[in-house]
Amino acid sequence: MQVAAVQSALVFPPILPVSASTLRQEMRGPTAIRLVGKDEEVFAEGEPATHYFKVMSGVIRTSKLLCDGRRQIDAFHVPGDLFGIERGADYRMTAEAVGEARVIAYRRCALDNPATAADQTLARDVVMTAFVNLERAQEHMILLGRKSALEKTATFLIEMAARMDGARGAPAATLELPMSRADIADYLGLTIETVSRTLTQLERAGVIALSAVRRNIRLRNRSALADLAAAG
Amino acid sequence: MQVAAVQSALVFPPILPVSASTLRQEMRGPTAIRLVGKDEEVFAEGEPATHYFKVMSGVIRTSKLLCDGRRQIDAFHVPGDLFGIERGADYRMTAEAVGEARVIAYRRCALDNPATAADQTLARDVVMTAFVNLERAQEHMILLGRKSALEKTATFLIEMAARMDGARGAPAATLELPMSRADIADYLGLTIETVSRTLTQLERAGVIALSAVRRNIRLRNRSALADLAAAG
DNA sequence: CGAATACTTGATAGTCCTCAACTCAAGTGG
DNA sequence: CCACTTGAGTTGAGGACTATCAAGTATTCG
Repeated sequence: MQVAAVQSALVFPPILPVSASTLRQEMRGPTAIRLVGKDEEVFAEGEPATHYFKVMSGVIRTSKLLCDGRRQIDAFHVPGDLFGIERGADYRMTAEAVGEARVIAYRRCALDNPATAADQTLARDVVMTAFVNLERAQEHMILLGRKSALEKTATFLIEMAARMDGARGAPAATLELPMSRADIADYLGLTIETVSRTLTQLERAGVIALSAVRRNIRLRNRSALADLAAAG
Repeated sequence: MQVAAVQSALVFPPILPVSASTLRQEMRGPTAIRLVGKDEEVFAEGEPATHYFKVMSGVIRTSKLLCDGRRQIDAFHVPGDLFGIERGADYRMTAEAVGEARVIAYRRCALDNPATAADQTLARDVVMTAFVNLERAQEHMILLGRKSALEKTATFLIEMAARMDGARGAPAATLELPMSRADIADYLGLTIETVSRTLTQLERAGVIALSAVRRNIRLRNRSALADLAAAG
């Protein structure tokens, strides 16, 4: 197994430039940039939902827990994504940084009262985010309910690759996953062992190549991967 | 096994009264009431999303299919619920009537352009529906990804009972399910055999009672059922 | 360089699916 | 009104897939 060529690798996710307008908002008062360490919480399930957030760099995972500790990861949020948007009084998910991350916090009143929102565009983004999240959740339900471990894993790789391509503009040779096998497992409704075995299986089939750096995965045959993903 | 007392049974779902204002909307032109027969489509995945709908009576299921026919039911919509709301050009789900149903159709422009919407309240309902659907989808993901067949089934019964109670105001003795075992299975990510076995198991445990009319289920011990549902 | 962590691999078990037969309820036609 | 048909639901046996438990290996970080 050869080490993936570093120069052709796409970093996942890209750093979002902090624009002048974003900075202006930050300084205006209602918003603030926050640094979040690896595995650190942005907010926890059940807490009062006072703010919502935008990812500036890094990746945020939102998840729910059952009382006995079983976890389901709802989504991974990459730079540009909003998260922590709630209809009710409290957060219904926990949000944590997958690695080091920067997020920008927005006071919630901006959502409740669009007329007084500092930025009308932001209010629109909030509604748009809800719709996009709903679409993703619906797509994820069929994965969780009806796909096999192989199909889940293939779908995951395709999905992550697509997000990387979208951020950079062109297909990349190597996928640099920001999250651990445990995160992947809890996202796909599997165990870490099954994720590991399935990736090995995909490597043996020549579809992917696992590098020495375990979170780097080279996609050797995207169309084969897409076939395995069990499309709608 | 005794037959459930009919007089104490709650019909699921209740008929929503057609209010004067609703009728006025209908006659105004942009909307129209439509009768949908059992298992008949309201719209299909991939069709242009020209309208969205409100359930007046009966139950509508929205679902997605994989290419090989595996199905995942996203949600059951009861009277008062909106469905068929899309961000993009096409429906991403198929909507069918579980039994006989009546739905009211709204032209989509009302959503795209809230300023020209006949009813501003409706535009707000549309956004609210998206948020509620997102919350339900997130709750459903942990069920699909992390719960056992027993926990899934118990959760389903509790959920359906809660919706019935909400519609009538008080807890009912008997749950009259409008959907088949196949629908339940495709909603929970199980097979019909597993659903059937699990219900039998719950009956043997004295938690529920299955009547001769198979879709009527009497809840004998709601707290036991809630315990089995594996709460957050 | 060593310890801790992340990941992989193996053996085994359990849950749920598949295939098949059977029961039951409801609807049909004589 | 009843036998027949049909579809829905139940039950059983066996098997496949994934989880669990347990090492073992590799990588990362101090």
